[in-house]
Amino acid sequence: MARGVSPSPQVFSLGYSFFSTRSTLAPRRASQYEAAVPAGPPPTTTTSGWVDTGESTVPAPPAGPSIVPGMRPIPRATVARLPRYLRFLEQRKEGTVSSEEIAAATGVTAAQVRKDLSFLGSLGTRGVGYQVEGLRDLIMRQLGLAESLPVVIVGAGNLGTALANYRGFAQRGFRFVALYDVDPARIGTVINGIPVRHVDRLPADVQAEEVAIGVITTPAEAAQQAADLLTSAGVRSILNFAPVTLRVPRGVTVRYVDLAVELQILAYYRTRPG
Amino acid sequence: MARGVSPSPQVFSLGYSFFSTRSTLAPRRASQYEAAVPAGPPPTTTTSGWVDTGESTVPAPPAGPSIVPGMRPIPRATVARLPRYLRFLEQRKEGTVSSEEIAAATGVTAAQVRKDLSFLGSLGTRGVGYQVEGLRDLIMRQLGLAESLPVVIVGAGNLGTALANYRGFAQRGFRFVALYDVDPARIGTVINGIPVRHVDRLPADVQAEEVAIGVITTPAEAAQQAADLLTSAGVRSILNFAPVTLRVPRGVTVRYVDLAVELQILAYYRTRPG
DNA sequence: TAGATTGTTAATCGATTAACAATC
DNA sequence: TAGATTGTTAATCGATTAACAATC
Repeated sequence: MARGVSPSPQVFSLGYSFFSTRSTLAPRRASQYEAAVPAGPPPTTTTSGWVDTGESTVPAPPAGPSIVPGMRPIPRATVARLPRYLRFLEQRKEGTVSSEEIAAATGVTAAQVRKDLSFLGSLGTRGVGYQVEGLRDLIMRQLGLAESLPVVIVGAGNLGTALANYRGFAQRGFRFVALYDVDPARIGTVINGIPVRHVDRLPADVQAEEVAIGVITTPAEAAQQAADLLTSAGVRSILNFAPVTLRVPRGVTVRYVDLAVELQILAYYRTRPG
Repeated sequence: MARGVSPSPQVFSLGYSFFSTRSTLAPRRASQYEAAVPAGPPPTTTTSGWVDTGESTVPAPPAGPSIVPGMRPIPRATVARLPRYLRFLEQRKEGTVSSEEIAAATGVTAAQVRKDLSFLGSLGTRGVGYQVEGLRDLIMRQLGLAESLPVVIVGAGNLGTALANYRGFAQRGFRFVALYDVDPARIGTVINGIPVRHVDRLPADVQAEEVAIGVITTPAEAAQQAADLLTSAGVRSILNFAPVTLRVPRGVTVRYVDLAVELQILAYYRTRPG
């Protein structure tokens, strides 16, 4: 299944250069990106990690997916904790939990939990706690996980393969549509039921499957091209594992996971706990 | 090389139960962890992601490694950005950079960069900028990356293997000592020059190599055991990829990378950019 | 000197914490 | 009613931003 299409044998030199987003850095004295790069994708470079910035200031996206409207905005810090509450609630399956329990299980304070949940409109009962199922469903809806979201992975190397093999994504709201690569040896193979295809096929697949999120697991040199490919195909959310900062159009959200960065942060606290 | 030692064929039932840190959650109405779990590793559960908490409030660690003493404390948010500045500086290799350039390349504001760097004691020259090499060395020293830090990986599955194969860790300050597993089929193999050993060997290796950081890439069910094993062997910094919150003794720092959590956060911002 | 860019200050913003009234 | 636990408020803390004097 999914036999390769026009396997151009370059390392990762995609032909998608109608956006000539250079991965080189800003001209030396440009006081602002916006001024320096007039055409092409405005370089809304978003970041992640500690102080997130994991999103971009932007006009509303083309079509707002199935999300309860008219909600109070949820603080970024809260959004980042909701998935962890969700993870706990999915273990519990049913019954009632207190903020104290959720806190204990997720490593935050009970006050924090109550505060966070209050942004959802809150579903607790004083003296009793929160109903597990109701709360779980509410968080899932808030996160936009009502139905399974289609995800593509660009880069079918070690890491991409590891992700594709990871069980449990389905249960947590995601579905891998395909992996993409340029290596003819990889194209046409199937990993954990997920086809590996040539990157040329990505735009069509993204359209057809309405892919919401792209994961980049290419080598660093190819990551910007992968991002260009994804964004020009219409993907507005990117999880990037390559150790480079991406330039993406406004309205596209990028989160970064850089293993060496994580280790370096740990290295710092190794010497100064607290 | 590294032939397996007493390969007990259980899935991941390590014998390290002298800390009987249950991975089950806190007793229902314990108002504080500290009160609820009197003996064993006090469950300083630390978190990561957005609002980090990627460290623990704790008395000084046994022996402070080679770090410049008497420094002003660096804010958490700044610590999390320093590795990204470092990544950029390593590309540049030499010359001079302005805060504006660093900002452009890393996706933060120039004011932020200057503020962050001022915590290091600052090395800039007004009207000129920062000297690349000096700044890079300063950040590396601050992060405690003077010499290569030894790291172990617990769990030689897809993800552990992918990390072991990842080139570039050496250049960024780390050295993988070994991977550990309980699967006899894996033990004794070598991945990218790194031996896969039975977990029984971990404590001795940690002592011998003075391992600073442990990475957990086991299945969720085994992660708490892996953490217990690491902490009782003396490891005080853990990077956990398993989708569970770990209980660790005070003084141990844990950072979490949960792929589904990252995707879920992206799912939220997909609908509400900005 | 004129232009550039740092380092720092003060103002603002957002997140966390503690406390407690509301209420089951 | 008594005990438990939420939801919310107010106080505190920490991070970001903007502006600009210092100075190369």
